[in-house]
Amino acid sequence: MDDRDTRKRLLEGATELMTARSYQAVGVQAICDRAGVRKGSFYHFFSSKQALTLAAIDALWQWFRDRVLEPALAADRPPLERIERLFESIAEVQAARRSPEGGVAGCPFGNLALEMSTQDEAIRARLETVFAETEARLAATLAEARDTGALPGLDPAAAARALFAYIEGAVMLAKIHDDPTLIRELGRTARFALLGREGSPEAPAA
Amino acid sequence: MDDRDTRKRLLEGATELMTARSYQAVGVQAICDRAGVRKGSFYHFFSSKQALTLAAIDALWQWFRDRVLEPALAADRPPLERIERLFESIAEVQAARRSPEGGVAGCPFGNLALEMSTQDEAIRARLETVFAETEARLAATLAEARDTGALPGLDPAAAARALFAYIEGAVMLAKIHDDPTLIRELGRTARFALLGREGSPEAPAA
DNA sequence: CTGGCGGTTGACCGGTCGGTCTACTACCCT
DNA sequence: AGGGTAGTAGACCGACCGGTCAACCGCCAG
Repeated sequence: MDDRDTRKRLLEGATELMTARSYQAVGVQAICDRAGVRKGSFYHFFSSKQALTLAAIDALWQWFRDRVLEPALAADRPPLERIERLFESIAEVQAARRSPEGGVAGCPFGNLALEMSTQDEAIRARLETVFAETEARLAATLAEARDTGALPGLDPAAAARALFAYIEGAVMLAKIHDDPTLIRELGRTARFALLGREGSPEAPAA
Repeated sequence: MDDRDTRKRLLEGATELMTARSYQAVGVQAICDRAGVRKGSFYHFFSSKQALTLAAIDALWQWFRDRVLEPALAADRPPLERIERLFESIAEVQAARRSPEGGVAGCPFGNLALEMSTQDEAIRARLETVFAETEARLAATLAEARDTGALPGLDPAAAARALFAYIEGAVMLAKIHDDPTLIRELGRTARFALLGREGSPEAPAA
């Protein structure tokens, strides 16, 4: 049927399932079914559900970094436009992943973080490093914005943390309102927020 | 032992347990144990775990509105200071609720939203109205800020949505880094973000 | 031809899940 | 005094949970 190796099928299926539902809502059996594999094989490759999850986090982070984060922040435009492009890319991913049942899935890392970080220290710690790396990447772009004069006097690390919080919040709102376009709209508002009054949303004519 | 009525004990215990762990990690049995009650009583008051959860959302929202949101946004200070005070209040609540095992619990509504909104439409819808009411309250304060000249030309609804996303993101970061003080720090950065360059974090002397 | 071994199978484990049911108690209304 | 009813108790349900295990298969190296 599907001749990617079993390990990869397990990893990808688990990622899809957990993103669409949640960690605890997806059983080992369901992951095996999706991969067309018996439970014994699961435990041949992974010592536990937690171990598979840690591996899935690593694989997904690699994908996100290489296929979403880096392309959006690529240096072919001014720094602040790259950040706006990142919101657009995330909105596209969320719109594409949207399923008839369940709607907008949200950020897999954020979902897992809120669900599991008080219950599973290993998962929490892994997600913390993913978040830190993302923040660092954002900080680099913001530093460039400062150095090219777009955001004079900015502390890139503090601003990156704030921007990252804002992005996760935006994806959360998209999930709860089941509307991926919110992310793009909030990206435009961020332009205002980060940049000061430029690009500020106009008050409706009244 | 505890002569508040059973229904209230069930509600409050469930809220505490679910906030500290997660919806799916807390069983009906655990909720009954915490309330010192047998399962039969649980199902006398609530038709299902979902029904109890909906009631708990309502009760918690009422508490949060009356004891955190309204006091923080009370009109005894200029609008923008009230918003900074809101970050501080939330940071305090998170610090107080922090438990040895598990650490910062995060926003109960946000936690539940990310965990359950693709799996339980009734819960999603209830949380959506809570989020909308919170946004509306923020919008009122931001409108006042605009009208008093602190944020001229602002669209309060759009800005409130952005601010709300930012707050939820800040609480998420506090949870994943297990550090409630992050919320206060991000509140100060928000001052910068919302207000333009004023209060902007200084670049470290270099 | 014969081991060894990566990979797979499917039955099986104790425990917990959300939820049901019947019986019983305690109190209020008449 | 009698009857209804709100509340409680506790045994019970089938389904599923994460995880284990012994047996087996086919391939490749010796």
